[in-house]
Amino acid sequence: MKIASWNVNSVRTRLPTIIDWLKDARPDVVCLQEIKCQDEQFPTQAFEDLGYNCAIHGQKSYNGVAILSRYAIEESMTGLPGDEADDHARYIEAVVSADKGPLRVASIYLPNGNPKESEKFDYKLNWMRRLRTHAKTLLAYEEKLVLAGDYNVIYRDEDCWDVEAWADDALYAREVRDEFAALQWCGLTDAWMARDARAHQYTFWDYQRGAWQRGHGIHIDHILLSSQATDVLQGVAIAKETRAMDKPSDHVPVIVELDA
DNA sequence: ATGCCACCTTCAAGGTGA
Repeated sequence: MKIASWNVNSVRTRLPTIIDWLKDARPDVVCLQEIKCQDEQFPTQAFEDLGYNCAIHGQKSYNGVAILSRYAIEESMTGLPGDEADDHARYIEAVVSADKGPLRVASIYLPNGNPKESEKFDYKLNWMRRLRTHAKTLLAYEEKLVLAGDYNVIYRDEDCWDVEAWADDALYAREVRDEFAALQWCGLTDAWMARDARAHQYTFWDYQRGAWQRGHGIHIDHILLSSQATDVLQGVAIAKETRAMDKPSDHVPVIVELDA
């Protein structure tokens, strides 16, 4: 089975592009980020017509995450525990009935955090700490667990085209990379690092400055797996070709294949 | 230091992202 993660930068604007890709790539589960709409505006019918069930955590104008699943969605929950005052729609989690048993999947849109000297940066770090706390809870279940999304973290120097261009950016900040490491040390494996690990394989290219044409990208979309999911990890891929489609998102899908 | 692009809201221009 294939699980994809894709920051689509507006699900309504991107719908024809998303549909084309789903028909071609046929992922079984899809974690979407930046749907940029409220639940009732989500194009549920279009995805159901392709055989997907939908779990949605939307918000007006900004953020918003969703999970599409060919399998039944047994349970789902929205929002990250730990701050009831946080009204950003950045986290949704579902348990799906995969062929070989239940699989827990989360779609994550981690805050950007720029500029670095601002409350937005503190919000990002706090959000990451809350994610880590929740991940520990989920890992204690000892299930197949997939935490997929736009982490807004450039983890390695070789995950961007020019590290000097990102030196003062919240995506590359020391504290942010340390926190991403700490998340993994809880017992999560980065699927890309486990199965490929090549440098300069990007998941985002800015619309501006001809970033795509110049190859100026960054690798910020990640899929983290519990040991039970890593045991059945077959492969990982980046659907780079979607960046050259009509009306592309600035992000491209990352896909893991699991024997699950 | 800012705009460069593309998205949002609700028709005009400012907020947001990475």
